[in-house]
Amino acid sequence: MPHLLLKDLPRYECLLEAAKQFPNLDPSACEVFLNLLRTGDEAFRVTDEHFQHNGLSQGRFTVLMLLFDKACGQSHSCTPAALAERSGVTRATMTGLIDTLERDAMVVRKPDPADRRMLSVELTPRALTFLASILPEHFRRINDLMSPLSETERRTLVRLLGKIAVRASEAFPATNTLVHA
Amino acid sequence: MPHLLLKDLPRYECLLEAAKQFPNLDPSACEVFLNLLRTGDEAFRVTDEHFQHNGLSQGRFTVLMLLFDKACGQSHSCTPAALAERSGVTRATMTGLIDTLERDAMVVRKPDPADRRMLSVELTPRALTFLASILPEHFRRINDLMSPLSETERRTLVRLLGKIAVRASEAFPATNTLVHA
DNA sequence: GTGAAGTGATTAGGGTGCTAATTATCAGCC
DNA sequence: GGCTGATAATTAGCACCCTAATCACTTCAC
Repeated sequence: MPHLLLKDLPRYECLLEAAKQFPNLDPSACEVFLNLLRTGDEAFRVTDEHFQHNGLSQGRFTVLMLLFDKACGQSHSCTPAALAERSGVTRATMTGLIDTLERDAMVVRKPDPADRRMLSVELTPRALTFLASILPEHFRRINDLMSPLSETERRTLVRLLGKIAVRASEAFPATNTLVHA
Repeated sequence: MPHLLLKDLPRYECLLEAAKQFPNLDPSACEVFLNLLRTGDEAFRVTDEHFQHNGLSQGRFTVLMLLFDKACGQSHSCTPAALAERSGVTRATMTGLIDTLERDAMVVRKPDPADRRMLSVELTPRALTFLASILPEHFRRINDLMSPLSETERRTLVRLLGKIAVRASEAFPATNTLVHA
């Protein structure tokens, strides 16, 4: 489920042409922007295809990985609210994700003995086996995708992407952040 | 509607730690991958927020821009199938997008006189006015987002992203491409 | 205690994407 | 002419994401 985008990016000459009509249009900025969205979508597609073959979605995978981290670490409990907060979706969306994961016997909801409003979500043994079976191919795909880049190029790319990400969060702060108090 | 992702990327030390458990995990490749998806999502969000304030979505915007190009260029006709092909969605999805755009008086469906299976989709005058009113802010946001990057850095970023995109299409060709004979 | 406010999870309803199946039309071959 | 297969668009049904409203429970003030 990639973001809908132009399949073929406009050529640079077309951007220059369009700039005549729109004085605000900076061709080099647009070119970076379009390439960033396109390549991000392609990277997403590479792993998402693998997920789909195994009945997963990016959302389901993210939830499983968050729970997997918990299971390997110290804390064994995770509430739907915490999962939603850490994966960047609303609680309502998390309810739906947990619904389908529970239906597929990947997670279980357990009531919190201390506070009856809360639940604890845990991975099933089936989920652990499942993750162990798909993660090697997942990492293989990422390595393959990045194989054209040298270590130096990787550092450069992370640095330049970071500049954009910082600018995005400063000039256009996310609005869906729940304000606590 | 960003791709669901970790809100906070794992630190590099965590990737190193995880690599002990999964021999296939290349920390630098994962780091680039995660930053690419995260930054791509942030960039998407910056423009999508603006769209949402004006009752648009990325998909609706892409369709309008494709039709706008047509309207400015020579050919004035565009079938749903052609729009779907060029924007990378299925025809069924395009039917839905055109449905809502037509409901909002942004486009009109016109029957093809030669082939009664086909339709031609055209922008309304209202859509042209609307696009002229939102595009300046759209480009302003893109320029602002890319303002931390020098021209040299922009060229570097486009080149590195291109390497990944090429690798993605070679090693993991898209499957939803409709094969025409 | 008891009522008010706050918090956790869910439900209701909408938008957008997908695949698969359907309907209408065209084109070719007997 | 009429059957067969291809093609255009749509519909049906599912998943996932959102916002807003709702329900259950806790906590705090009085």
